[in-house]
Amino acid sequence: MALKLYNTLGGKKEVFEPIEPGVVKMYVCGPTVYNLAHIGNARPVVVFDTLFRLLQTHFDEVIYARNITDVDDKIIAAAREGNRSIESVTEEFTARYREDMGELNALPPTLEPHATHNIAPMIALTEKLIEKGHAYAAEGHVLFAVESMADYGKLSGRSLDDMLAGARVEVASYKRHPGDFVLWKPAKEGEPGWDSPWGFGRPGWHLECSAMIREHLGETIDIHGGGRDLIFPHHENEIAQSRCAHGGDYVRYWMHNAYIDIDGEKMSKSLGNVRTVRDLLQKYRGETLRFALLSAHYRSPLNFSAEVLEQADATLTSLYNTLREVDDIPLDMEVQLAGEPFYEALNDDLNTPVAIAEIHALAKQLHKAADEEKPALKAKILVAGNLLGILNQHPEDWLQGDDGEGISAEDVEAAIQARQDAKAAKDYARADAIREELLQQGVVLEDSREGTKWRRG
RNA sequence: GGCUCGGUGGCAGAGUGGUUAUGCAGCGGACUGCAACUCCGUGUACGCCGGUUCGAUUCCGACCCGAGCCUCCA
Repeated sequence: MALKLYNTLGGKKEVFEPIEPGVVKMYVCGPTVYNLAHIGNARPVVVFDTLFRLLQTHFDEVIYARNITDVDDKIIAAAREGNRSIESVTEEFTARYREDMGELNALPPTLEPHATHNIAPMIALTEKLIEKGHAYAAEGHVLFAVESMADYGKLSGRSLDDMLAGARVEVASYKRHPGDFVLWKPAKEGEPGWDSPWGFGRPGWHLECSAMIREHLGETIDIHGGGRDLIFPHHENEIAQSRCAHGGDYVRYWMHNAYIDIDGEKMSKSLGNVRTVRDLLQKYRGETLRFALLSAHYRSPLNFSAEVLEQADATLTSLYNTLREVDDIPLDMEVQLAGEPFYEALNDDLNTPVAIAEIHALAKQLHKAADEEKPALKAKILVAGNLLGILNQHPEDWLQGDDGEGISAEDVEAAIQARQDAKAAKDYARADAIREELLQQGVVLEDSREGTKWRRG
C-alpha cells in the first residue's frame, strides 16, 4: 500500500517514492542547544520519529539525520550569561536533549551532524555561491542575493515584491536587496569563529542544513521536516543555497508540523507558559506525552492542557489493561501490515488519530474474541503500538509502576488478600472498606474469574 | 499590508457530495454481593449567508471569527 505524504511544496498529498528505490534519506531540523527542549520542540521529534518507524516498514534503508546547531547567537548569549564556555553550554544541552527525547520513546536518528563539525563544507558552499554569482561579500559579511534566483520564494508562496511590501525591519546597509540573507558573518570581539576567505567569523543560520545535507546525505534528499515556522525563511533559504550551488532538486518532500498551544494560548516566553519536556516529565510519563502529541494530526494545531494529558494517560491505561488481560497469551508476531486499518491510516499522511482509533477497535475485538483469535489481535495491537512508539512496556510496569511515593506493591497485595478473606467470610462491609481505602491511595481493583487485579489509577 | 492555514456534537479529535469516525464525559441496561473492568444501547455536530447539485458539513463565492509566517521562534 502506497505511503502518501503532504508536501508543503505543492500543498497536497503525494504518493511517496524515494529517488533511490528502497533507500530513504530524511533530514529534520534539530535543536539549537542553549536551553532545555520544550514540548513544542518535542512535537517534530515525535512526529518524525513515527514517520521514521513507518518508513522502515516500507523501505530497506532509512537514513534519518537530525542536526545539532551548536553555534548560534543565543548560545553565545547563554554562555555569556552563565559565565561559562560555549562548549559547556552546548555539551550540557545536547546531552539533556537526547535524554528528554529518549524519554519520549524517540529512536536516535541515524546521523546527528553538528554544525561546528561541518564548517569546511559551509565555507565551500559559500565560495561556490559567490563563484556562481548568487552571493556577494560586503563589510565582512557574505550575503545570498535573492534576486539571482528566479523562483525564490516558491516553498512559502511569496514573491520578492510581497516581501518588500511586508518589510518591517530596518535593512542593513550592506544588503543589495532587503531579502538578502547572511551566509557568513564576522565574529565580534570575544565571539567564537573560524578563519574564512572573508575573515574570522561564523556561518549564518541557514547554511548549516544545506551544507550538512550535501555532506552527509547527498545532493538531493527525499524528506525534509520541521516546524511550520521554518518554512520561511529557513527552508526557503536552504533551497536557495542548495539549488543555486548544486542545481537539481534539493528536497523532494517538505513536511511541516503545526504548533502547540498551552491552555489555548500560544506558548511564548512573554506569556510565561513555556513548558519544558523535563518539567512535564515530573508529572507525566514520557509515553503519555508522546501519546498526547500523536492524538492530533501533525498538521493540526494541538492544544496542550492538563485535560489532554490526563486523557492520554487514561487511554494508555485502558489499552494496557486490555493487554494485561492477554499477557499470558503467546504472541504470533507474523502481522501482515498490508490492509490493516491502522497501517492504512498511518500511510495516509501519518494520520495518527485514526491509527489510534483503529487500535481502540482492535482492543474491542480482542475483548470479544475467541481464544484462538486472541494471539493475532494482541500482536496487531503491539505492532500498531510499536509504529506509534507506544504500548511497548510490560502492562504491569505501566499499570503498577511505582514512582516511589505511593503505597508499595507488597502492601497492595496484602490488602487484596485481606479483602479476599473478608469476602470469603461474607464480610462485605470490611471488603468494601479495604477497597475504598486502596482507592484513596490511588489503587483501583478489578475482580475477575482469575482473581483480583490492581492498577494505580 | 502581503502570504498561508483553520472554524465539527459537553470536551478532545478524524473524515466525507447521500450510509456510526473514534476516545473521554453523560444517560439507560447487562455482568457483579456492591463496585471496577468488559459488553449492549443511547446524542437531529459540522461558524454565518448565498450559489452549484436530485442532495453539501464536504465543492464555489462573499462575510464573521481565530491562528501562524513576513530575517534566525518547533
